[in-house]
Amino acid sequence: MKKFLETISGLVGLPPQCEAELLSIAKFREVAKGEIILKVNSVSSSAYYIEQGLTRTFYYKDGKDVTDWISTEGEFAISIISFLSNLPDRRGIEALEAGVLYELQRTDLELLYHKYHEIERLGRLLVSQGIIQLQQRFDELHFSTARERYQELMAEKPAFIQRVPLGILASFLGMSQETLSRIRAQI
Amino acid sequence: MKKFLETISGLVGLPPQCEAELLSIAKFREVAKGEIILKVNSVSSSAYYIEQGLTRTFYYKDGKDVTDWISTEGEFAISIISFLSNLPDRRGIEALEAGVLYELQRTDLELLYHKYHEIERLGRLLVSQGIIQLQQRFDELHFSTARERYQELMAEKPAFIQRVPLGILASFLGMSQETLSRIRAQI
DNA sequence: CGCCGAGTTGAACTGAATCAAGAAACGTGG
DNA sequence: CCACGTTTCTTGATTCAGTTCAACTCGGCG
Repeated sequence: MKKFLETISGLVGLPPQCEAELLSIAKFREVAKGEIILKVNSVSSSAYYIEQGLTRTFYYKDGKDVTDWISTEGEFAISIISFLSNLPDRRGIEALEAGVLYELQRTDLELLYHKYHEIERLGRLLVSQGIIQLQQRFDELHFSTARERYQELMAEKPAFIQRVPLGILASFLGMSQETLSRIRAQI
Repeated sequence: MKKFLETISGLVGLPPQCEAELLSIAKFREVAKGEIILKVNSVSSSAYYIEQGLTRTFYYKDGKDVTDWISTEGEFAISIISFLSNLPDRRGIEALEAGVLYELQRTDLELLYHKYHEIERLGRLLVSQGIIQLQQRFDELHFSTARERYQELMAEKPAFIQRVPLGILASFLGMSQETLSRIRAQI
């Protein structure tokens, strides 16, 4: 729970009662390597804060497994569209490593949004942070070559290169596994 | 101001006093075709609601003009990263048609976020809506062919095809102008 | 009338995907 | 702790979608 508190208090200072209520809705959850945290094509009713571990958001496009996002300690694993719109989405979430999560259910969170202005603000700031990250990833994927994308990742998230299997990393970077293998060989 | 009110009240009901204050910070602004609303590489201190008209967010990548986003009536024109983080960004905003905007300054908005819980909620919901749209655009650009992307646009935003110059549309769709011209010829 | 920006068309080129085989690493049970 | 099968990664050959470069057409408009 340590990291979770740090992440929150980095964004907004919460009065003790309010913080306590927020913590009380965060459900501790341990996951095994390979465990499916959210099933593909379902409605996601929770966001998952990663205290320890590594997850990927993925879906199937024409039968092929596509990795959409990778999250690690201090970040959220979330199926954005489904969680925010309460509709099913093709994205699922899988644990790439054994780990520890805190699950925040949308319904619980929404009660707190209404009850506490500060939590509403926290929500706004978290989504704002999310949109900035997504915009940055969008920029990279859109207008860089395969090699540039890999080098960018090396600079920004070197841990991923060690911890994420090649095929998944390649899909996350928007290239085939073979291409990533060749790029890696040249560097 | 009609559309602006509709957009807001579609997301959250505001008490009269609160709504009045929000409207009071929205600055009316007319723009000419080709007018630069936000300069490239500057800090964006405002979001622009488009009451009437068409805008693009763009930047220069290796000397080439890249169109990042296109917004029209009922939507916001915004340099997301700069507006939310208060830092300079390469993105600028240009009016593609003469139009009418409402400018919302970050500083004004932040005062209202603090003063009214409802406006904080409105902010959260607007960013949530934005992140969903960005995620959807991301999906399309990432894992579809050039033709699929064009067809998707025809289905989602047919007006763009009429109103946006070919070169800008091509860049928005992540392809060269020549490719878009050829795709268009085949359909 | 002739220039200029916007769009089209053609031909050559290229980055990356796909298809196909192996090599290495991994873990599970004997 | 080794052997075997499975998954992960590498390497090579071929193909293809889309880019680039270049020339040409079309429709205003000063």
